[in-house]
Amino acid sequence: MAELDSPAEAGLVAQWRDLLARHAQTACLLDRELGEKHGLGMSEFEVLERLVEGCDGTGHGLRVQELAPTVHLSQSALSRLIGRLEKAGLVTRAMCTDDRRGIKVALTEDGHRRYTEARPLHREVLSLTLADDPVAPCGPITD
Amino acid sequence: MAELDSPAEAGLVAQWRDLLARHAQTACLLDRELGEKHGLGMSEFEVLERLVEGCDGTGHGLRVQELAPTVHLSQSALSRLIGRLEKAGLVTRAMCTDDRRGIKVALTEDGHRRYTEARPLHREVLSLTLADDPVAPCGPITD
DNA sequence: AGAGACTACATGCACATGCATCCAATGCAA
DNA sequence: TTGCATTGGATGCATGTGCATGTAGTCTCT
Repeated sequence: MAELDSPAEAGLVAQWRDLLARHAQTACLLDRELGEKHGLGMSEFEVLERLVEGCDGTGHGLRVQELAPTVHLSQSALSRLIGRLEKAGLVTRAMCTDDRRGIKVALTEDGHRRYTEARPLHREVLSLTLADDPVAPCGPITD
Repeated sequence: MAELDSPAEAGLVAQWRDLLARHAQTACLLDRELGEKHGLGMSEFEVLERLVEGCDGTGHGLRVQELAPTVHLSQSALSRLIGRLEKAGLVTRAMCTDDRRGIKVALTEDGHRRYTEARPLHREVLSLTLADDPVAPCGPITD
């Protein structure tokens, strides 16, 4: 019949559903809050954060490839995301001197400031949605 | 300065990044595999599964609202998802007799078969990506 | 040096999603 | 019953995403 899952499979499915629920809840709230109050999407924030971590102080910037592992997006989506950040004046794109195919992405002052302003809210959302076990409200849905 | 996270915050961030990575990995592989081999997206599969669970045997069907909590999608996205499933002949949409605003969504035989065919692959992907702690390859990216 | 394979990033296109809105049906109040 | 707010679901629209492809720069081999 195979109409039913083995206990092991049932466990996996439960684990997956919990993961999905947590992810949806957190990502949705994060996107909404960061978007409304700071004009940033979730992934935009992650990229800014990576840039702050990767080249704090120095203005070196990171290659697009170095940003890729941070956000779980396709290469094309990342390219456009950086385009959006650039258009918003939060990062600059510059040609790599050592490999002229590559692009160095660097935070601007505005970018750094925007990140700093947004971070507390980001942390707050995480503490709200991840800390407690229950996975209750706030689908990306109506609510 | 607030340039650094408190230990508690750092823990949350780490937890969130791990969640993001697992989600991206699993969702990506699930979408790719189910899509290629069964013509189903991840959420399509979840809806079929909910329908199987919710009205196995009986042909009653579930209201759209009852499906909503299953997939973490907006109401409009769910409506279109059901539209796709209907167009594919996997479900039927029928007016609710007791509340004529509502729509009863019911599995067709094809839908039930398609789900049954896809389920082993679904479980296999979960066991591949969720079982082990490391979160290694397969971004939605190049790889 | 020159040809071809490969890499880094950008872009055209199709499509799924969310938001706002719309329409029909229901519930409630007067 | 009529009028109005509310609910269930569908749809127009703008946007973000992935895939396939394009373009420019680099590497390798001869």
